[in-house]
Amino acid sequence: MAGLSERKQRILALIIESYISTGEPVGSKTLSATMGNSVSSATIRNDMADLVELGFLMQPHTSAGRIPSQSGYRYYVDNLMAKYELGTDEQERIKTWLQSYSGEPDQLLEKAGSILSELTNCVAISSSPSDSEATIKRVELVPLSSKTAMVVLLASSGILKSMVVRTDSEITVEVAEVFYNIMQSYFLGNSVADIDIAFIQTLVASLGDKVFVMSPLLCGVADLCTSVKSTDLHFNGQSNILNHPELSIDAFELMDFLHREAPTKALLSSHKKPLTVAIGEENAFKELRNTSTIFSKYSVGDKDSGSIGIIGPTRLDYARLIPSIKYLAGVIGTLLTETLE
Amino acid sequence: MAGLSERKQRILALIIESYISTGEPVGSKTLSATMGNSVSSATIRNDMADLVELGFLMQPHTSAGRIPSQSGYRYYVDNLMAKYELGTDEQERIKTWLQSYSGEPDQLLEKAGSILSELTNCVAISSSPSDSEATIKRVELVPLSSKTAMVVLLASSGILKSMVVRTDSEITVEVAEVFYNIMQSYFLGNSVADIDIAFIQTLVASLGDKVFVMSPLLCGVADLCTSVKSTDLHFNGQSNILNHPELSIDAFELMDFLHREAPTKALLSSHKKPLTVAIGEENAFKELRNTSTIFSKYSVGDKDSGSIGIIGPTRLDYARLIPSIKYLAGVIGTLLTETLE
DNA sequence: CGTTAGCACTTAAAGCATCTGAGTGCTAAC
DNA sequence: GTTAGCACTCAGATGCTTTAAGTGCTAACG
Repeated sequence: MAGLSERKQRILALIIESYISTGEPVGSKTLSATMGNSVSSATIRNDMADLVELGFLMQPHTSAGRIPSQSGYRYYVDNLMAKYELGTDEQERIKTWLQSYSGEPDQLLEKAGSILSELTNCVAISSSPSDSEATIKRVELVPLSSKTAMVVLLASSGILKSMVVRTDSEITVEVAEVFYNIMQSYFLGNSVADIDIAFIQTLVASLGDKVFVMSPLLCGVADLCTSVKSTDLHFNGQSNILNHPELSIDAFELMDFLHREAPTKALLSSHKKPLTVAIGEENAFKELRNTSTIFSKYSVGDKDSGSIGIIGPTRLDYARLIPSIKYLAGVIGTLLTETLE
Repeated sequence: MAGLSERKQRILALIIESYISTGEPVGSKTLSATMGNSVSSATIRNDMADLVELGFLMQPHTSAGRIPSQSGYRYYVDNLMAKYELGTDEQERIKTWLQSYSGEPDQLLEKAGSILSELTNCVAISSSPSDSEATIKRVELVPLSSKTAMVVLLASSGILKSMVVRTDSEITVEVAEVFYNIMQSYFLGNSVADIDIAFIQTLVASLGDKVFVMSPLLCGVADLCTSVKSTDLHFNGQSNILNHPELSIDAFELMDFLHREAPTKALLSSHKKPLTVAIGEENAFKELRNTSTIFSKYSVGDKDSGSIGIIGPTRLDYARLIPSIKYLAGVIGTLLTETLE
């Protein structure tokens, strides 16, 4: 990998940085000038030709300058790019923006996403905290009317979910008692992953005439367990897709892809490293072949919990954005952890 | 308004319908053919010229056919368009799609919006039920841990909201008792509109040393009252903006407008009639001047509660879409009312 | 009188040739 | 290994012509 001479590295970095900021192909003459004419344009042309040979640069056509290829970006991100540190002022700005957060994780992510999309001019996507290994910490039944009640579930991961349940017969004090007993014996302390419809069905079978009241309630609890495992997505700045000519060519395809949600969820939960940068074809989904994605996990407590990041053109200011996203994910993790008593 | 001869009306209707389905300007010769050559193209040309004079038609340029103007569409919607009735099969399809709804209004609207956007190829927008005249029917405090609790508020309109509240000191049984007493005396039965921060502050002042525990709890209740009054928006099929050339020209502006939410909320709640069709410039917001909007209110119980509808190009199949949206809003209202015991 | 045929006129869009300029690759000299 | 010099390439801009769709107007028709 280190087969590149000092000068070629410098040339590659300068081309990428110039192209990132202007979007225009870079020619040998211009480049020679920005390097203070320390090397002639002819020399640079030779080096450029080699870099094309190596696959780091491309030319849109013979008489245009060079633009980075996807592996060019990759080499840049891995080897050349300055490891930028966020200025303390920018850190402060992000922190204070997020500080005003009320306790609802979704609200925090919505805000973080909106900051991120404005900061990056890209589509920001985040997934709400989820934890399939969570156990059931607490279940409450809040009667609302004679035949409706709210079921509240608190998971060990701090995730709280609730829903309204309707039953066909009255929810008496006795019913509530039976409900709490069932919770105590079969639910509390168990993993949310173990509670599914099959489990509920075997359970319900032994309830005799209470079946019709209890069944909806227990199904409700099962639904909540499912939703603790699953992640919700937040999108921000979708209109930014149209800001980037590279993306707006098949903007429809891309937006459609994002809104299908299932693959997007997979995208957010699939990446293994704390921070993943996927450039162009490196993305698992073919709809993203023209994009770069940067996603960072955030942790609640000491467990990875969700992700936040961006989808943008391959022409991204990686050096600036990667630290920003990393920092943002850190703040989110801290804030969510604080809430978890 | 009836100044149009039978034939001119027919010509106008045919031009509009042809343009709606093909998007191409309509010429006199083609039109004469579709009318079975019962009138010659020259005659149609004369009538067309009159219709341009009257402002119902436009020509993109001299040598092109005619396209409907905004007032042409308006005349069509008001006078010419066949009052289409939804086929029972389509009605059934919509109903069964929505039937599988669990009891959460947001989920229902999300589903309805996705149906609508697919049905219309437009952006579907809906607002969740809200009622600023609602009164507080019930408030519950669900302790979660020593210092956190969930506050649940049920409004007379059937809207249920909840949130998690953190306090600095322990939420004891005694605290809960005080809380319920305060609810009983100052909150239950009152209008959600009356509960605001100022009210909470005067109330809190008289609480002595309980201030620090109660204040967050009461503020939570006030927040919930606010959220009962306010509406949430649901968007579906946003990528459809890019399906319509007329819209995609300033797609960015439009998407940006929609995501600003405040004006969009105003749009959804401002229309007075049960079903409103606004064509082009008829829209209150300048960002919508190139669009047509069709929105229908739905009622929960016997009160108008929220709206659902679409934003699309002015070239919309009004005859088909208006009944669909009307029907969909009806089903939503019915389903939501059923849930309200 | 309304309707129709005929024809000259208009115009956007497509096709085509030309020109321009940025940038290259190669060769030969340093 | 580096550089100057120069012929070459090609996208994009410019301007011209052609094409085809559709019009408006006039004069004739029933």
